[in-house]
This record gives sequence, C-alpha cells and structure tokens, in this order.
Amino acid sequence: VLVSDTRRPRVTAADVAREAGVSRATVGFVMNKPAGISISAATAEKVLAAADRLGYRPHIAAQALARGRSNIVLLVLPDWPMEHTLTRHLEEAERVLSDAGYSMVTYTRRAGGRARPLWQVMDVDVVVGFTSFPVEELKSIRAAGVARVVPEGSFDLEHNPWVSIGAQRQVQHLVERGHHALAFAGPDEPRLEQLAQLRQRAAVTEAQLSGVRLMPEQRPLAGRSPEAAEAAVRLWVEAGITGVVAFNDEVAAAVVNGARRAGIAVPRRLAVIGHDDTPLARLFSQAISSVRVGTADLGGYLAAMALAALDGREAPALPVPEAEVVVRATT
Amino acid sequence: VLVSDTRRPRVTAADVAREAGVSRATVGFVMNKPAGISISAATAEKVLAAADRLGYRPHIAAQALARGRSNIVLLVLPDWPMEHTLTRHLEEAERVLSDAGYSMVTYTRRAGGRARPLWQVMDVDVVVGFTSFPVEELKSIRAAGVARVVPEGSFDLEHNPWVSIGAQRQVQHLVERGHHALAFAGPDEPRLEQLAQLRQRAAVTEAQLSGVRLMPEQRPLAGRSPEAAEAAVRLWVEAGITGVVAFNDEVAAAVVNGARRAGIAVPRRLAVIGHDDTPLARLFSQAISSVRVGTADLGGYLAAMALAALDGREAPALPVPEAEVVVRATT
DNA sequence: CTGAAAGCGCTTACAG
DNA sequence: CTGAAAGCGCTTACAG
Repeated sequence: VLVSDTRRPRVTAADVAREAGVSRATVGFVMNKPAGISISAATAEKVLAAADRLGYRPHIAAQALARGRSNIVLLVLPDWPMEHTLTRHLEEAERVLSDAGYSMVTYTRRAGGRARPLWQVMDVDVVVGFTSFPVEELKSIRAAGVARVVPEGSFDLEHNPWVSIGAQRQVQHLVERGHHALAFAGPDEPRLEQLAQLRQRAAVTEAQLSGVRLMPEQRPLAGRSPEAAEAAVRLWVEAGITGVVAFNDEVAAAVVNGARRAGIAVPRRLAVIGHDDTPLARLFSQAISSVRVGTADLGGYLAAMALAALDGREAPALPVPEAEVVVRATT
Repeated sequence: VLVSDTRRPRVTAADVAREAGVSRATVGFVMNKPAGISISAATAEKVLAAADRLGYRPHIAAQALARGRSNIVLLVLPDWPMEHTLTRHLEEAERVLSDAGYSMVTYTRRAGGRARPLWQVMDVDVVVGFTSFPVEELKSIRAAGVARVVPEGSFDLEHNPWVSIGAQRQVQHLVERGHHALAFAGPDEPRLEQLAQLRQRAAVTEAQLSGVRLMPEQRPLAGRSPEAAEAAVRLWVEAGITGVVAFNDEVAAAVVNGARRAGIAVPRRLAVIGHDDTPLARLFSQAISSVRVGTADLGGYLAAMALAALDGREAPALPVPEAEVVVRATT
C-alpha cells in the first residue's frame, strides 16, 4: 500500500501574476470578477492560461480569512439509525445550497463520540439543524463564533410537519379500512425514542379527530424477540385492536411476524401499516403497506432557511409536506 | 420561525491580550503551548480567564493559514445504499483520528450531485478514500492542492479483505452444511454492482478451494418483483442448486420469499445465507442466517493510513478482518 | 515573559 | 488596467 505525498510547493496568485506578466491585483480581479472592475478578454485569458499552466488553486483558508466567510453550511443530523430516509432529504438540500454558491457539510453527533463538534474545528457560515438545538449545543455553536444558527426556537421536532404527516396518513388509512380500535407499535431503539413519541402523539390526535380509539401505550417491538412481538399481538387482539400503526417498516415487519406466530391473520384480523416505504416493505413475506413521506421538500426548506439566515432575511414559511399511502398486503 | 443573527464583532487574540494586560505573543503562547516556551501558571491563568470572559475563540481559517494545515481529514464514502454498515466503520475511524488531534469530515459523492466536491471548497490535510480513487478523481484532488491522498494504487476494492471475507465465510458455512452446488444472488442496484461482482468472485474462488460448484451468473433479485425471485429460485433448484450465497440480507430475504412462493422449503431444499447481519435478518419470517463482518478494524485501518500519510510514514500493514457466521433458520 | 514583526495567501480599496 | 498596500487573525522566530 503506497501513500501519496507529492508536496510541491504551493502555487500562489503571485506566481500566476509573474507567469502571466500582470500585476498581483489583476489576478485577483480575474479570479473574483468584482463588480465595477472590467478586465479585457485578452488579459483575462492570459491570466487563466497561466493559472491553468501552473495548476493554481486559491488557498481556501486564506480566502476564508480575507473574505470573512467560508461559504460552507454545516448541516447537523440527528443520530437516527435511518440514514436511508435522511439521505433523501440531504440531496435536495445540497442541490439548493450548491445553486446558491454554498457547500454543504453534514455532521452527525454520535452518542459515544469524543471528537470535537465540527463547528469548533472548521470555518462555517451557518449551522443548520435538522431539528432545533438543545440549549447546551446552541451555546457551544455560538461560543465557536458561528453567528448564524437555524432553526432557532420554534422549529423543533414537535412542530415539524414532516414528523406528524406520516402518522396522520397511517391512521386515516386504517380508519378508511373500517378500523375503530388502533394501537401504535414503536421501535426498540433509544435513539428513536423522541421521534417515536411525537409520531405516536400525532397518531393519537388524528385518531381522536377521526373518532376512533388508539391505545396510548407505546410498545417497543422491532429488534426484540419474535416471542415479544407475538405476545404484544396477542394482547392487542384480546383488547379488541384491529389495526396497528407501526413506527416504521421494520416495526411493521416485527408485528406481522408476531401475528404469524400467534396464528392471527393479517390483514383479516389485524391490519398493519408501516412508515417510510423502505425496500423491506416490498420484500417481506406479506408485502407491507406503508406511508411514503415527501422528503425533498424538507431538505429544500432547511436549505432555504440557511440561505435566509445568511442574507439576514426572515425564514421562509413552512411548506406543507406530502405523504401518500402505499397499499400492499397487510391492510 | 426565528433566525438567529447575533453578529457580535469577533473577539480576537489582541482583545484578549489587552483584557489580560499581557502581550499579544503571550496569548499565543498560552493558547498553543509551543515546545521550549514556559509561561508562569499565574500568567496563563490570567490569560485564560480573560479569554473566557470575552468568549474568545481562535479564528479557524486564520489558524489554518498561519499553520499551513487544518487538522481535518476528509473521508470520501462510496455512494452505497448501505449506510448502516458504513457507519460502523466510521465511528472507529473518527475515534482514532480524534485521539490524534484530527477531525474527520465525511463526504459522499452523489451520482446526480452538481455540487463541487468538498476537497475543492474546504481546507483539508488529507483525503482518505474508502476505496482507491478513480484516476479522474485523484487528479481533481491533487489539483485542489491536497498533498496527501490515501489509499493510492494498490488498496482498491479488489484487494480489500473486508470485501471478500464475508463471501468466503458464507461459502464455508454452506459447505459445512453439506452443500455442493451453490449460487450467488446479487442485488438489483446499479450502485452496488462493483461490490457485488467482487463478492461473487470471492465466493467463486472459495468454492473452488472447497471443491464445490458455484453458478457463475449473478442474478439480481432484491428490489425486483416477488415473481422474479420465484422464477430464479425455480431455476436454481432445477439446476441442482441447494445453497444460495446472498449479497446481503435484503437479497437473502427476497430469495426466501421466492422459495416460499415456489413451494420450496427453506432450508431443507434450499439453504440461504445473507450478509451484514442487519436487523432485518432477525425480523424476517424465517430468521435469516447471515455473516457479520468486523468493521471497526477497517475504520481504524483507514484512520491509521491517514495518520501515516500525514506523518510521512509508510502505511501500516493490512490487518486481517474478522467475520462470523450467525446461524439462524435459513441454513 | 515582552515587543515589535514577519509571514501564511488571499481580497480589495486607493491613487494613478 | 497597474503598483503599492492594508487588512483578515493567527503562529512563531527573534532580540531583549
């Protein structure tokens, strides 16, 4: 295994000026095209050719220092084991930021991680959270000298429509299918606890609006033993539950499995709907009905918030997310 | 939604010096503790207190410029839809780098992404690839002024033992179970094509060593229709295949599903082993046997390569990865 | 420890 | 366009 270390001395703008036979300032003007300065096409060409010949690349840190900004947006991601879903958001965020001339760096704070948070070790113009920041974290970001932080205050998970829309659709779907007694099945994963609570709350509210019952307890299922899933299913059926709102497709799969073990027919005696429409949903022995929440728009919204903050503008209005039920064999 | 913009003027080291009543140099010495310079505890305390009072944070870009390095390692990830597995590697890499005083930033080049690659827009000391870089990409990294790039040349996927170890174990396990005619089931996902090819090759080689047959064709299954999976399973069984090496647990699940549809008993008439030991493996109607490849050591190895490159040392020797078969219901 | 300073490589206002 | 230069905020060698 070889290691590459071709340390040529750095080519600076001064080198380019010398090579092109122009002044140092002209190189800067050609590179940055400041408003109000015009450079003849011939000169610009000469400079660019020289830069190309020497392989000139501006020193990023020097630019950041001189300009007072880095054009980098730091997107802080929650440590949820659901990258598949998160990634779809990020692609849109990156696209929007890139079009505006910003680069996006993502940062996931890991539970056991002792590494310093990225906002302390790199120069970023704005820190954007997928959710709003805990007070301590906000302090840390401010202390690191980052002037812009979004979202602040009111855009926490509790008010994030992307969190609740899916659960609402799940309940609506089961109600349309004629179910009156529902249960919510949660994940067995501490990192998803908060998200699960909020989804459940949204489901409960939606059930109330629809005039049906939803068992308030959250029963962790996924990742537990098949025996546990079976027991939970038996309990639900005994309690008269006929429809299960699952936190995600994995939990839905665990419920379907538990039902099979308990000899309870899905969807005849127990309907189950998942969330996220992951590949798993199609693969499972009984293809799982699921909800697909539009994500591109959340990514775009986060990016728009970042840009607004950078321009000192007010944040844009919250869009209404889309979500559609994908009906398969379990409902 | 509020946007935070508390732009206080930046506190500089000069402000701290003034506040502490010491020279500008002393502040630098207290902050950086250069070898051979000793500062009295009282003075240091005075400086630190002043810094704390003013909320001083060194300007990252200025430090990077003055020091000539950023202490940031850029880890380039493949665009594989298997973040779950990748993440496990990253945690170890981050730990090792952090202990050595470096921060790690990850970057995933997305297929449709038009954003400039991160090595062009931020100041990094070294770029580390999960796999070696395509020539074009290597050029781009070099052109961006990054002097150190690892791995170079010989550590491509083909020689990465983490790629092959799992497939070897899968074959060994099926052979131990008495199977003589195997097939390899691949994913239906273009981004995984290369990885799948290499895994299959490793499986073929291992089969030859064990004196058993492995059908050379790669049959994409996961993500395709249940009908396609069923057809593939029928074909295999007709050809005398009794054991299937699946690219991952998802593919294994698709195969098990196809077998169920075809009325072929698993594992009695067809054994199936997955790869990665994902949560899905346990959840599936028949819990799927799988292979768990040790990943912490790959992360650590990548980090070690980065550190070696930074120190101008030779890259460390390739460790031997670990992998264990998790036997469940499908073999 | 101090003080005065060079230097990292860039941006950009200024007088010509 | 040029030339000479200030300034971004830091690190660090140097003479005291």
